[in-house]
Order: sequence, then C-alpha cells, then structure tokens
Amino acid sequence: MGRGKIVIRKIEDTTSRQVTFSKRRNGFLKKAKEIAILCDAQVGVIIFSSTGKLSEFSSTSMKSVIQRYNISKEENNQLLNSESEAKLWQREASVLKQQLETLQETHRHVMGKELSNMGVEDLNNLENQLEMSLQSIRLKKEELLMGEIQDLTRKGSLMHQQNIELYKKIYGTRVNAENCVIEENDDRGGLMNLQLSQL
Amino acid sequence: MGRGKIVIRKIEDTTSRQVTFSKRRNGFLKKAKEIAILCDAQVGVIIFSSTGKLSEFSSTSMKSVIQRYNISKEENNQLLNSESEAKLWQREASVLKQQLETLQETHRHVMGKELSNMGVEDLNNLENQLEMSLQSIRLKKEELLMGEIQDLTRKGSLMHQQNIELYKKIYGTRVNAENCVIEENDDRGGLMNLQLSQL
DNA sequence: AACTATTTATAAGA
DNA sequence: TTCTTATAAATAGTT
Repeated sequence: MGRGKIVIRKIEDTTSRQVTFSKRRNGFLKKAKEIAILCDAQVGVIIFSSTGKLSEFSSTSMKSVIQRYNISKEENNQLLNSESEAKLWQREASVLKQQLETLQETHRHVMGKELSNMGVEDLNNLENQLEMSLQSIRLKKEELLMGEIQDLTRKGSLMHQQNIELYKKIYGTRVNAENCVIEENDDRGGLMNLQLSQL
Repeated sequence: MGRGKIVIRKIEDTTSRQVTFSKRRNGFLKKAKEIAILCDAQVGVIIFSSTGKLSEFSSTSMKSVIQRYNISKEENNQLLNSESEAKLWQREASVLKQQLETLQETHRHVMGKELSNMGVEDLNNLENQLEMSLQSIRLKKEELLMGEIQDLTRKGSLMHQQNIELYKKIYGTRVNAENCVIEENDDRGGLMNLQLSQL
C-alpha cells in the first residue's frame, strides 16, 4: 500500500527503517484502538523499536491485560505466573519464619534461657526431657568409648602379634617368641619402640 | 476501507461484530508481524475477543516482551516487577528453610535423638550444655516453688489474722483471741474449716 | 467463506 | 519530522 510493493524483510537502511517504523506504528496503534472499540475486545500492544523506545496501547490497563493473559495461559499449562508465584513464596517464607521462631524459643528454653514465662509444670516437663536426653547422650558416649576401646584393643593385639612375628624373624626359632613379651600387652608403646629399634 | 465508511464505535450486532473481529484480527496480527520484521522491533500483542477467546502475537516470546515492558516501567517508578519479587521471596524462603533445618538437627540432638554421627567431643559438649541447662531450669523451678510457698505463707497469715478478727467478733472480747489458734499456723486447712464452721 | 467496491494505510518522494 | 500522492492493502457490505 504505497507507491510500490515491498517485500517483508528487515529494512537495512536505518533512517528508512525508523521512518517506516514511525508510520506503521501509528497505523498499528490506530488499528488496535479500532478493534478494541468496534469489536469490544480487550487489547494490549507492546512495541519496542529497534532503538529501544517503548510504544504501547491497551484498551484497559496493561496490567489487567497481562494478568488476564497469564491466567489464560495458566489454565492451559500448569505454569504459575510470577505474581501468584511471588505470593506463594511469600506465604512459604512466612510459614518457615513462624516455625523458626517457635523452634528458636523452644531451643532457648532447652538451653536454660528465657525461663521467666514458664510454669512449674512446664519446667518439670523440660527437666524430665533433658534428663532423658542426657541419658541417651551418655549411653551413646559410652557406646562410642567402648567401641574405641575395643578398637584399640584389637589393634593392640594385632601389633602384638606382628611384634612376635618380627621377633621370630630376627632371632629365628632360637629364642622362644614368648620371651620378647616382657611387659605384657598393656604397653603397646613399648612394643612399638621395640619393633622399631629392632629393625 | 470497504464498501462504505464506518464510524469507530462498538458494533452492536453480535454476528457482525464477530465477523469484523475475525477479519480485523487477522489484518492486525499480520501488521504486527510486518512491523516486527520490517523495522526490527520487539512486538507483543494480546487480544481477548468479546467472547473471551485469546489471540496473541509476539516477535520474541511473550514472556520476554512482558519482562522488558516491566523493566521499562520499573525505571519510571521504583516498583518491583513480580518476577524479581518472586525470586526475592524464594531466596528468603530458602535461607529460612536452611536455618530451620540446622536448628531442627540441633534440637534433635538436644532431645537425645540422631546421635549417630556425633563424636565423643560433640557428645561431651552437648552433655555439659544440658547439665548447665538443667541447673538453670532447676534453679528457676526452685525459685518458682519458693515464691509459691512464700505466697501461700503470706495468704495463710492473712487468713489466720482474719480468723482471729472473726473469732473476736463472734465471741467478743470475752475469749482471748489467741485461744482460737489451737494448731498453730502450719495447718491453714484446719483454720479454714474452723472459720467456715463457725460462720 | 468469497467477492469487490471502497476506504485506509503507507512507500516513495519532496 | 511532516506533507503529498500514487498505489498497495485491508476490509465493509454483499452474495
């Protein structure tokens, strides 16, 4: 629709492109207005020129058009629009904050702080709980220590055995292996030294 | 541009309106495409017909157009777009969740649970902490109980005094007030009964 | 969904 | 940018 027919491809000449943009944008926005009025449609148009300048038209507020668009899309695929997503995370944060604060208060009580607004009954419960906890903890500690002792004992025996073997290798069968064990197996350090000094 | 000139106002006839909408929408979307290509513009078009049907065109993704639009608007007024707001709250929730989980683990340890991955050193610290907590709690409990005893004692004395006064009123000055106190002030229940039975 | 007379948009030029 | 104008494109009313 002009002096000559044109093909629809990017206009390379910058000036020409900007002139065409300006003309067509006006026509385009006019048509947007017309269709909105004539056909009672809700229309939103956003145009960024190649120079980055924003032009827009919306029959109702752009926000409401975009919101309706998002809702429309949301129905098709289960994607959330960022607005309701924001609300969702806000709620999530609020719930977490509440939980954290509750737990923090409980924790302070357990640490023996801020006991002012607790009754005797509460204090008794807390005391009993902590005593049970202590019992568990001591049991666990004992278990660990016992394990460690067992482990050390096992390693000690092993080393002791090794010592005997080494002793045998050095002194052959002439010496009774048992003779090297002077201090019995409650001094593994001594055995170790013996082992090292003999090699 | 048709057989006759028209005025731009809502077409009241529904069929006619829908036909016109359909024709103009096609032309409109075509023009949107053309300006995007010819002028290298970023274009977003959203149209809801009067029957609620969505038509759209966007040169890049609609999301990116709307985002750019929001950023563009954001520069004018300092409002956050809901997308970055969502990210903000998401980060907040993530931080809170982390804190909560850490505290929950600590709390479980304090409750004597899940001690498996703790060392002897950790268990010792925990034990000491809990013993200190217990000390605080017992102190507080004692304090409360002592307070309660004091309170009861005070109330008891008051009641005792009242009893004496009441006794005096009934028997006048004939009887020495002190005689009514048979069981001394370590049995206020008795005094109370005395008071009630005498009235 | 076609047709077509007419209006409208706009390309090129000034 | 804006105006002009020849012409392409869109479309109102009709079939």
